[in-house]
Amino acid sequence: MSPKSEEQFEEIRQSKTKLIKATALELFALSGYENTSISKIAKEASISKGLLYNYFDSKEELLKEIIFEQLDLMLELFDPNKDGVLESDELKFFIRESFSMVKKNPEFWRLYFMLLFQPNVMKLVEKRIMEIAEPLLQNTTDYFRRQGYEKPEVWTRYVGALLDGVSMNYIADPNNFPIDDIENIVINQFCNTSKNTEK
Amino acid sequence: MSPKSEEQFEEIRQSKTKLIKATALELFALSGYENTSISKIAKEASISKGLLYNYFDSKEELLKEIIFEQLDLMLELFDPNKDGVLESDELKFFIRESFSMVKKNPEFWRLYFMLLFQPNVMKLVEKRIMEIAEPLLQNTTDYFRRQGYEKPEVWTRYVGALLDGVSMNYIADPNNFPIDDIENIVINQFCNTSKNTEK
Amino acid sequence: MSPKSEEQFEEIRQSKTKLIKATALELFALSGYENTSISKIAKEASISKGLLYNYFDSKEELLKEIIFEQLDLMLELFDPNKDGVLESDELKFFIRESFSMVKKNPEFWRLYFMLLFQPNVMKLVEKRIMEIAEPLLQNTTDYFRRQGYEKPEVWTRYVGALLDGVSMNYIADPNNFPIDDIENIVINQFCNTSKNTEK
Amino acid sequence: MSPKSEEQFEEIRQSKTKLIKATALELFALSGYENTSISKIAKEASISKGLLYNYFDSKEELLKEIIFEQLDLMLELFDPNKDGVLESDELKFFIRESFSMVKKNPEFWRLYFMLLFQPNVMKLVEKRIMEIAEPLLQNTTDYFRRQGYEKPEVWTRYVGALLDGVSMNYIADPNNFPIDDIENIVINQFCNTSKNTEK
DNA sequence: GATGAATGAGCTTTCATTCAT
DNA sequence: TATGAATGAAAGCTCATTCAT
Repeated sequence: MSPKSEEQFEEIRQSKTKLIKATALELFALSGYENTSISKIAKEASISKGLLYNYFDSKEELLKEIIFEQLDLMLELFDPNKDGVLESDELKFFIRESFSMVKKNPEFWRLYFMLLFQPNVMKLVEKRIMEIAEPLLQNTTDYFRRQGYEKPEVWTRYVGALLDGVSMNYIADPNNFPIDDIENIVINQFCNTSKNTEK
Repeated sequence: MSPKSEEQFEEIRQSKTKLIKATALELFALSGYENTSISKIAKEASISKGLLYNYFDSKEELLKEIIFEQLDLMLELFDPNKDGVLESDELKFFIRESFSMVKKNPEFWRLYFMLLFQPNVMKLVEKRIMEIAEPLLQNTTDYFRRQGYEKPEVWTRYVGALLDGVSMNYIADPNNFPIDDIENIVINQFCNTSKNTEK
Repeated sequence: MSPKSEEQFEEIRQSKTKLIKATALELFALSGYENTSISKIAKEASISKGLLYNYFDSKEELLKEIIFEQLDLMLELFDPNKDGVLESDELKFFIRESFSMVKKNPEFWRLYFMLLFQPNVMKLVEKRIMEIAEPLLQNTTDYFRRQGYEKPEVWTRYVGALLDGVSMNYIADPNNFPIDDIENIVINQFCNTSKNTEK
Repeated sequence: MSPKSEEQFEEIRQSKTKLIKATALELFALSGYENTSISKIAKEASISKGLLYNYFDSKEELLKEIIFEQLDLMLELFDPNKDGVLESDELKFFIRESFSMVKKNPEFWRLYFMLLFQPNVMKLVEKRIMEIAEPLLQNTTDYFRRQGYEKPEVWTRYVGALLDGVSMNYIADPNNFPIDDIENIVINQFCNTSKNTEK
């Protein structure tokens, strides 16, 4: 009965949604959430402001969808250790994956770190992040305990902070920061059961 | 009514300037630069908007002065290694000082990290930061070279990233993050000439 | 797919038009004309916005058609006194009909009163209303004159105002307003040739 | 210390507030609340939109203040029957005052009636209105009971509806509606203890 | 030095309407 | 007939900044 099929509409909707999210992420990452106006996003995406509001209820909702989409990808990625026991190979995998994510999608992570320090905004996504991070942190602590570390929970936070700091520095200066070298150092330091400390 | 002496005016000027900067820092750190209006700062400091503009040319100028003031304090602090050769004791001092600064003034560092990811804003202060960091980075690299590390410049960035990450995590969660334990680990790891690797 | 006959189309047209008008009336009465969007009407009627515009040229046109339809029904209803002489039974009939209309279709009358006070909107329908009301008013004045009232035209406006006020109050509070009691009082007061004044 | 005295500021504030409220009332009454934009009010009052928001938190707040101000005046006016017993002279006074109010400030009452039918808006002021009306209604019912009316509470609502209807018709057509004649009829009908029914 | 009334550009959001299919 | 993606003007509102006093 309808001359444009439901699939056609769905395709249009998907491609526009994707376009808007990509454009918004780019601009948010470039100038910050507050400094990026809806007008700018619409103009950059070559659509009208009104259309953007056909797809997203508000600017904040747009931000949330961008973040949740990425977090959900992470959730899938980090899920596999079903048994709850983290082996050194798995830790290595997670570390490599973390670096890989940042290298593949630095724009998102720039946005992520920007928001990390804006308390009001972060409240929105905090819960989802904890769902991802909590079990991983627990397993990592168990790993360090099994490896004979004293204060294993401190080492878990140490590694977390280290990964955050490396990501941050890579994002701030992707061309010069020696992320691959550092990745190897970290792997060697924490996932090497023979425990030679590299210098 | 009573004529004020030049010193009295100067005193007023200084105390008001200080008040405004302190209030602004607090609010910027709490809600972010964009979400903090001049009106709110003025109200919180119990002065008029007009007066604020007597002391600071613009909102951006106010931000810059807050940041530059803190950076200048850092510059003083990190200056002393005049000879340009960093000993392990000095590195230990710098690391301890870095942690100390964050613990003493988390509000500033929250603001700092917030801005770190807003390229346009950061351009404003980048130069000054480099003036501080550059020689220190150079000396640290030399230190690692002398200690026999391969790729000493990588290790310099590693330490920088580690300190950034630790600061970040402390700011995000000051009550639970075990910053003192981690401080000792870092010191032990990099400033201990006997080179026992702590676990 | 299957070709529809002209009658089928006509049937569809009529039922859709009716559906749209009924839905719009309900929403206009509930939230006001300005606060009811075309989107909401379309959604509530389970049709597309585009279809609505196939049937009505504009939102204003839709409003006008809703009002004119009802006014035309009134016109039919109040027409019968062809001879132009209003007897007390006929006045009684008109009064009872007036109350009946309000009780049967309070939504329409809520909308009607809402619009009554918006001059620009009312201009649109004023003429048609006058076509209905004018002869009735004239006849009522004659009726009062024959009944021996001084200033009969004043009493005509008095009765008009009374009916308006009663309708208004009923619409505002249909559950508590004693419309039937008041109806009897009014009838008794003006259509009773024996002139006992009820208390 | 401040070169413009507090009184000067206060005077400015008062006169601007008054100007804005008067302008807004005029436009609201002319075109309706929804059809009157803040821009239009500001332009008509020859001020900037921003200034309007210095004095009123929102468009809705502006509306409320206009209404509450008038309602408070009414509250004062209708308060005096402290003993709670309504004499026929007092009822006469109230009726005359009601008509007087409408004649003096038809714009406000046009706005009032407009809003009366917009449920969402009316919620805002309903409570305050009831505070005014409730005791008066109660006393009027007692009055009718003492006068020997059957169903006195019905007559109270009858009178209320009559006054509403008269006001409404006067507002809709102030030049032709014979409000003074009708006023006398109403007074004669309800406040005349000798009970001659005027025709 | 100090005040706060005043401005106006720009923000997010809504919505009647159009149009390709 | 029927769809809903798309538009753009205009709405309510915010806020850095100015200025007369």
